[in-house]
Amino acid sequence: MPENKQPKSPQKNPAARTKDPAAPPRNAVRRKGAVNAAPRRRGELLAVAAEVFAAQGYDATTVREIADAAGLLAGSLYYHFDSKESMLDEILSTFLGELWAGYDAVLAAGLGPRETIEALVTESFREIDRHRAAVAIYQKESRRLTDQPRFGYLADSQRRFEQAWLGTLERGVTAGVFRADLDVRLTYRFVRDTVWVAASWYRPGGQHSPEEIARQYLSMVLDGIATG
Amino acid sequence: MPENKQPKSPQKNPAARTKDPAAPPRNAVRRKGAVNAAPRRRGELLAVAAEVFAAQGYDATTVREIADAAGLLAGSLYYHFDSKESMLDEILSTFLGELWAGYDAVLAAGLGPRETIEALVTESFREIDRHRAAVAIYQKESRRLTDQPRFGYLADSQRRFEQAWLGTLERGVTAGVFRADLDVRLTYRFVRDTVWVAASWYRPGGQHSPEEIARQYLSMVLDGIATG
Amino acid sequence: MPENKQPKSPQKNPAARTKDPAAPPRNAVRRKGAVNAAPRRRGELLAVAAEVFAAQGYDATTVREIADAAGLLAGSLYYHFDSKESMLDEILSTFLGELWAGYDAVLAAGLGPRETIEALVTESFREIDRHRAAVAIYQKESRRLTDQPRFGYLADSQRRFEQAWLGTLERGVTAGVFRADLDVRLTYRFVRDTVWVAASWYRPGGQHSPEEIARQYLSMVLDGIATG
Amino acid sequence: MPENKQPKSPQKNPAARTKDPAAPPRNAVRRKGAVNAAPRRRGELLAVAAEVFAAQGYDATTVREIADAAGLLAGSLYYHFDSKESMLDEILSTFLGELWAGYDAVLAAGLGPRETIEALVTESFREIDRHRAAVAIYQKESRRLTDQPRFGYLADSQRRFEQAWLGTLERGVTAGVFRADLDVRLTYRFVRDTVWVAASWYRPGGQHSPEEIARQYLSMVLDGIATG
DNA sequence: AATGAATGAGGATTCATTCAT
DNA sequence: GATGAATGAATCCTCATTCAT
Repeated sequence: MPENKQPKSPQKNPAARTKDPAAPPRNAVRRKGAVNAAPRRRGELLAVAAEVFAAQGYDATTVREIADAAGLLAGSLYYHFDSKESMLDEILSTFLGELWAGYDAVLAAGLGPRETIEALVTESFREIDRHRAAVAIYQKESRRLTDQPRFGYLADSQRRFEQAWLGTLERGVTAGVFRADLDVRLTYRFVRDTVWVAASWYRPGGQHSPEEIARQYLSMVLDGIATG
Repeated sequence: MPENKQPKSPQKNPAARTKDPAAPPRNAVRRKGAVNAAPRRRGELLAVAAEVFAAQGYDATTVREIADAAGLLAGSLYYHFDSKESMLDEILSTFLGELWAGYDAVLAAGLGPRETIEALVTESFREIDRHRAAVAIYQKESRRLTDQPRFGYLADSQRRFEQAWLGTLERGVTAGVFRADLDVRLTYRFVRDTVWVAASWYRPGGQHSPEEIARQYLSMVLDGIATG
Repeated sequence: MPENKQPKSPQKNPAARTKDPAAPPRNAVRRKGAVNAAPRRRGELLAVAAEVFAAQGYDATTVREIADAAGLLAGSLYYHFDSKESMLDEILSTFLGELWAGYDAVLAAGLGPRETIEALVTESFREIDRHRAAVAIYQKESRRLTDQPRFGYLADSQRRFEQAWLGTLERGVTAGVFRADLDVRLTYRFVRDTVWVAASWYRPGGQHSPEEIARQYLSMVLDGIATG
Repeated sequence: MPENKQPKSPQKNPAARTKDPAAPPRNAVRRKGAVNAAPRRRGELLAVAAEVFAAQGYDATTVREIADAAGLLAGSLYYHFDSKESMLDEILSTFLGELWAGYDAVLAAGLGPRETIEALVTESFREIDRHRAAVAIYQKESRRLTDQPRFGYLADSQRRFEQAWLGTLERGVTAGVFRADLDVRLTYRFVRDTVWVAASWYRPGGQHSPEEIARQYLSMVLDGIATG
């Protein structure tokens, strides 16, 4: 997942193209007002699909499994979506859209490096809480999808993500807030991964709230697990 | 990946059933003496298969892609292996076998909690260095495979893995070496994930040696990234 | 397309069953008074359908394409028609009905062989002018449809068509108006095809009127393209 | 179908790209030496497919019908061909390749206009004799395919075809061999269509040889069917 | 050891059709 | 008259697997 430093710009969000409420949906031509008329059903189906994709992996999931889980026939899904891939697309782009809304707010707040990291981590766990399935899918499928033109926004997002985190870490090192003896790039990777991998075991509504997890995680990453 | 505390036991290695040199290979019926005749080719093919599986995911990989990468026709692979699944099986069990050989040595050494963690992490990065593809596959496919009887050893391994890491962390807390205010289970998950996710970006022969990466990682996890 | 020699007979018109204004439409059960209520809309929709069928072929045309072209949704077509096939049926039978009305008039006029041929050709080009799409569809789909019971009238029509043309040619040979050294059957085929294939390139409202084309065509067929 | 006036040139034949024996077949990547190893089977299957396409139309033909007719399972066809469409492609391009070989020979012979027309017509009926199915398919599907990039060579071929025929007719008019009072373009269309539509009723091995049919046809077209 | 050809069980997708509103 | 949503059968195609050579 990417990051960005620059403040709000019109086309700032790589996924915005897709989630822009004003833009017509991908398959608007085929089913003109379908989305306007019943965005609800669409959303329900996407939630179901996301759950199944997250559990089994995109390729290992058959359209029929999604349909079964949603309570209709496989062919009926094609009334709502162009293809299995377009479901994946919409799941990911919707998630990234919301993620960047949150990130951009944090990055625009003008916080210090440590506070920025804390805010980003907290925001991340909140996103995991809201979009667990999408995050898990992102984790698993991202690498392979990045090459496909259709999913170009994944690469964009990754670039911005790196800018946001790496940049903040570097600022922190310069400011003497973070240790200078660590390889920043390596640190970035560790931090990034730890945050997002949580999606693979996190269960919303469980013992820990996202904020609680974020606090524990930050405590560990910032101060270490060793005593003294 | 699992853990274990108890020293070598007869059935210690969950993957032993598969890698035990004395046991006949799964597909002995079809390829009578094939394994004896050319274990080399077999290994080469498995390496190729692992690479492709890691790059594309098991389900998204076709037998023909493996064959293409290995320079023979799809059907010819079946002279060497029973099935696509048995290639996956052999890749994972071989990896786990070697992993546990290393882990068991560490766990049997009678080190203190902190030193044990350090040794486990270092050993882990060494495994990633040697079995990058297998580790990546394990990361991606593990969850789904665990349910299948054939891959029952994955669950076993996971159990032992948890015992090893969680137990060591708890021992450390008790001994006052690790902070008591952290949720041990959460800490375990963070540590576990970060280590293994590294397989997704690690490139053998790159800038950092496994030991170097382990050192940086341990420094971060043990002492935190913040100054003071 | 067929022909007939005999004058008006009760069941003369093969397509009459369908177009007979007194007979209830095929799908009377479903759309009780629909036909009475809005025969206009029905005709418009059929014209649209014919155009699309002609352009893409019956099988290659989806009901949705027709609906799109007509400005309503696919399902809505079923308020007007029983099925895609019944649209095809109605298009073809309507066309054949009108065609035979014209042909029968010519054949009943008691003209000489050459004049009969001239009149039939002219009438044919007039039909092409009025029913271009239907003729094109007939050309493309006729052969395959002939076998189906529902389209039995196509075979009837073909039979009568052959009688009309072949008979006239034979009368002409006997009368010394047409050359005796030509294979009449072969000639019939050539003449028949040339006339109707014109539907594939003819564009109503273009440079040539149907009568003009008929004249040119007759000049060529009767006198040849060579000089002297 | 097109024509050309210019003598043999390297890239003269629009379909050459496809039939060039030196060029690798479309799906060479997938099944390397398949074509070299067994061009026979491939040819047999194409012949079967052509027959079914001709009888039912491309769209109305299912892959299973072809397979049934060829005595194997539907999926097995995909060992030999990439897709149903690629079968169509190969059928048409092979046919056009041979057609143009014949036409080019005629056009390069330096005959007078009347003799050229005679030779072209005769050659055409020979092609119909040899490739009846392909010609029938060409007739039915050509128009719709022309738009697709993959079948761009159909448009090329049509252009050259028009050049050859129209040009020859015009030469004949100028030379006083053909009547000047006929619309050349209209004449071209009539002649073109009649020749090729013959494929829809012609049965190889029937009463008439291609040469016999050509003679009758030429006699009719050149001198007319009327006496005196 | 490897090939070429085939199998057969799915899998994604299309599409004519239905029907409650 | 028309819509939105769904059905279910069929279609093209993929792919792991088999096997004679």
